[in-house]
Amino acid sequence: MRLFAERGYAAVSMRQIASEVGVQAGALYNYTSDKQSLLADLMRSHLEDLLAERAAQAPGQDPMTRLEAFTRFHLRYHMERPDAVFIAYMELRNLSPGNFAEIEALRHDYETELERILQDGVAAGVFDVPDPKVATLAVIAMLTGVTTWYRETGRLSRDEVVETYCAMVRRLVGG
Amino acid sequence: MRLFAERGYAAVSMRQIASEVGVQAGALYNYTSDKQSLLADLMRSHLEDLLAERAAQAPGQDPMTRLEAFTRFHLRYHMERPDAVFIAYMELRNLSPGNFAEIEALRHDYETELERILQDGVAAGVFDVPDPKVATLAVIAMLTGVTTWYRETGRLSRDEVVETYCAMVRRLVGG
DNA sequence: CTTCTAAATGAACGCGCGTTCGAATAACCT
DNA sequence: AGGTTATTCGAACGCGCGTTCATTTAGAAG
Repeated sequence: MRLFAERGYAAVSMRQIASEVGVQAGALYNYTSDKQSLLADLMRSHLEDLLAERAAQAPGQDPMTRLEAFTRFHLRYHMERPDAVFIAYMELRNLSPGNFAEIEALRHDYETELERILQDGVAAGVFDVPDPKVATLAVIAMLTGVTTWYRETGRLSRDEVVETYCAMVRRLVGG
Repeated sequence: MRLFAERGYAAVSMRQIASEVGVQAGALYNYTSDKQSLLADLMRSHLEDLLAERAAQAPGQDPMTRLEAFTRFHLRYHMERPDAVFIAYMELRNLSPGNFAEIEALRHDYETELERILQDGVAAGVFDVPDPKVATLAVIAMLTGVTTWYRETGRLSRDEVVETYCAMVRRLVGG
């Protein structure tokens, strides 16, 4: 995962992976059928984990509470796994068609929750977004972008970053 | 550019590029010194073009007008060049250290304009963002994300998308 | 038609790739 | 200690990579 995140799937060889875990290249094939499955398995387990952890959260009542909970969850989860996140949306084009469809479906499931929150908020008159579908993608992109610059040793603590984004999302939906 | 955008720098061979332009691989070396320069040149010209076109825009007066102009410009420019945009921020890790520093500097120049707009708006009391630096990155990520889903044949026209994002950005900064 | 220059060819270079497989080794059970 | 199974090794496979270069081809100039 670290090698794929740092150098990209296509630029990492099975021999490099093997040497990183102190083994010869051939030995890897006792654990994976091929390089492609290695990538697909990483992505699948990342997204399944994301969905599972999200499902384990308290459901929440009104749309604004749910939106805040989703935002905080998303930020925390992504800030803690920069490598997995990076791979999950940079290496999509290196998936075989079958694997790609599967991964995309998982991602879509996740994004659907945010979309429903926004729709409910609009229906309840507490949100004011011109287009819930676009707003979903905009919020996801904005939040996920945190992984491109956030560093644990940086100016802001994780909690400060979370609160800053929360405030921006709150205003974005016109609450 | 198209091949790099579709398959990624590392996954595209000089022979594939050559065949795409109807030539043998060796002939490419009459036009580029090596594969790395091909990538760096693509990125550099993209970012220099971005900065040049932005500089050619009318300067604008109050922060909100400037922010709207920046937003519209950024969206239009990026929606029209999905391949160049994709490469410019997916292939950074495939640049040699020297090229990387150069490209990063250009990108930073561009983002600095938005940061200054936000700072001016906060100083003038017309914006209310908790952290202009974070807000800059958040807005850039949100806007650039449009390239991951926007298609010319999709539900919304380019102008509709631009207006939708504009409205969200306006609210995001608390205007 | 000849001359000069620019460009493309096609073969070659050494190298590293993903993957396979028999032989060697290690770990575990009785 | 011996036998069985699970792992690893290490060499090999064919292939495609980025790049170079002598040779051929094409175009323009006089």
